[in-house]
Amino acid sequence: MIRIKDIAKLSGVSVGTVDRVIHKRGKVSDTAREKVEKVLDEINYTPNLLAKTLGSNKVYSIALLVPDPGQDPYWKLTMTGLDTAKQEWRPYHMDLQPYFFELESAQSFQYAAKELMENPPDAVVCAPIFLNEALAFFEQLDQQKIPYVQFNTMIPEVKPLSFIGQDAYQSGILGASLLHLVSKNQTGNQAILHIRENVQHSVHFREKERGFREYFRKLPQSQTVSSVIIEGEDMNTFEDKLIGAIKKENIKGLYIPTSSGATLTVDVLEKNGLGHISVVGYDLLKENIVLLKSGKIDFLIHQNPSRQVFRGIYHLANHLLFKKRSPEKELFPLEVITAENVDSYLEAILH
Amino acid sequence: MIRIKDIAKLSGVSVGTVDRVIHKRGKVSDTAREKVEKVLDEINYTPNLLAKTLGSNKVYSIALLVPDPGQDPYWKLTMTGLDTAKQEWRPYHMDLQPYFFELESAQSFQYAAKELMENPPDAVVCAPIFLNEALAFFEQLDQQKIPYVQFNTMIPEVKPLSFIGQDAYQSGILGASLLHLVSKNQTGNQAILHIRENVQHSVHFREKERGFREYFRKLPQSQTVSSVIIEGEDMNTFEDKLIGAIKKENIKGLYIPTSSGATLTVDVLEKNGLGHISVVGYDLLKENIVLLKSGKIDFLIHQNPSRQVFRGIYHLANHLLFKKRSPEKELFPLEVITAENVDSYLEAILH
DNA sequence: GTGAAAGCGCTAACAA
DNA sequence: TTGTTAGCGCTTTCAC
Repeated sequence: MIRIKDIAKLSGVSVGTVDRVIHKRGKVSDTAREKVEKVLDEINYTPNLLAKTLGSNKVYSIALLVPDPGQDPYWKLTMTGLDTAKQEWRPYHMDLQPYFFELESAQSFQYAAKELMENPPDAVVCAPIFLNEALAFFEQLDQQKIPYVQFNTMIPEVKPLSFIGQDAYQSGILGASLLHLVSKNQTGNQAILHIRENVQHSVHFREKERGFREYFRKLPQSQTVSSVIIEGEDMNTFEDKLIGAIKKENIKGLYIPTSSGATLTVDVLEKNGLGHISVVGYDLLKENIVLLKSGKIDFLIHQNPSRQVFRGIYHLANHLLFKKRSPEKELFPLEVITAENVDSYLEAILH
Repeated sequence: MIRIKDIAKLSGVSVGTVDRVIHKRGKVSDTAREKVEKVLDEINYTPNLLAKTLGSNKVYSIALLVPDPGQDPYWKLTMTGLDTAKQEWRPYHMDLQPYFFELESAQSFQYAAKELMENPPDAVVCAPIFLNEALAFFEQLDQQKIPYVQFNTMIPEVKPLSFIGQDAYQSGILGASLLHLVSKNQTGNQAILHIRENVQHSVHFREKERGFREYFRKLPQSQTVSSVIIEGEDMNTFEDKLIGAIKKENIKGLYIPTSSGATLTVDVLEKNGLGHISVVGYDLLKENIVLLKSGKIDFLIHQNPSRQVFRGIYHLANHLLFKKRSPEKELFPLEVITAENVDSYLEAILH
């Protein structure tokens, strides 16, 4: 193993100078630089990262900006990722601090972002639910040269260190194919169900819908897809609207892109004797798991939110600590969950 | 952050003594020990792992004992895991060395194991394909107190630091359910296809079969499952046997638990105009991916061999370096791959 | 048994 | 612009 000391000796300068050349810091004469660079070219120097972090003796902080886990079961899952990351990075004295905002309030996003910036962290992991507010926040981070990772929702306007999430379009295609498969024997139409998505960043859901429709459009016997949109909060309205649409459009299969939508929907279906309608939902929420096991949901697609934050932290920590390069995008696999493999996912350590 | 130095000062001894107490090494007087332990009880000391590894300046070596990746596409996948692990652990000067044996020769396993032990590593990751030979090897490791992880195949007789793999029984159930789903519209029977499995550790395959049969037995209208066993090497015999069985038993769906079996099978099916038969296979082999995309295989179940070795190394490295405890078992999720999500798996970084 | 001190490879402050 | 040196927190050796 070659050390800085060795390079110094080989090039006839001191360790200080070698350090300066390697990290382009301070002033170095051209002659000295050339000597060092020559040696560097010939050998294959890899710095000892342990010594590096130990020597600089710094505590890094990474802040998380995510929806309040207490308000939504999907976002609650992200906390597992945070906890795991905390454990994993403890030896490096990495300080991980979450900041929460309300899922339905853009203002609370701003507020949380402001609080976060009161003592600026070294890096940020953020779920940019509110487009405009997120853009403003990211701009602020850019200005202060604070690196950040965006996850869950893809905002193409910014260039974070890394985006982490899934291909929403392809996710829609997958959902469509599963629904198609499972409802082959029934006659009727397919529908996509939008439940109170307006508040959340909609590109994500629009992409899912596009994929979903595309799949059925491309089928040998092209099918049309209905779209049921439920905006209000009122459960009665919800039921009326849903049942009305099902009857009117003769719907045999429902694709529900919001994690918590499936439970609401299945309740209504059961109540109205429409249990035969196929359902594809998202994510391993407790309620979804129960419904999957009892056959009331046919498939779930796993977005793995806990791993999304885990990997976000991973990339930032590697960036800060080890100057490692992160991929621009880390797209997660689109995981298909059935009654038969759901337990294997629950047992699995954050994977 | 509390340091050993602080503890020394608090308990009125030297850092050397504190070190001895913490690691139970060397001789310490009872009075000194008590003083240190008292302080240790009161504060919450977490050692700085960077300093620890840097200070001890040791290079750990982990050996891999796996089937020759050149001989089998499934095992080739494990090499990705090794490469990723190599990168990940480079800062810790972890030396990762693979040893290969032939998939069809128990003797070569012994030979490779012997070679491996010629300069004993600090830990071992092993795929115990050959039961007896593996047992002997593990015993040797136990004697020399070399920790090891077993992956892919579960041998219950030994207690490694960790077992990594999947629940084979449940995997069979999953395979059955997928086959059932996809062949619902056809009439006929289901079959499990054993291709030259005899050489590999068979518990694994037996468990898969048990799960597969169990699923169909438990169905409301219980179905029987045929079993086609092909032992020889000869492709002609293979074809005759397979086609014979399909015709005789009126088979509509085939479950093929060996990764490379699906390709052979689909070739024969196509050639004989039996493309309508449903197929569920295993793993993301190149050939399987092509067949999946073209609809000739309906589902693949992913065993994620690359991640299996990656995690094996992960546990051992943590054990050696940081004295972290590993789970006795790390069961991987049973991942369902379809034509629609296969690309998302290929793009995904080792996940 | 115990303490003092010299490393591990790097960073950063300081002196020249 | 350079070289020297004192850390970082721990391990390990050596003298007492």
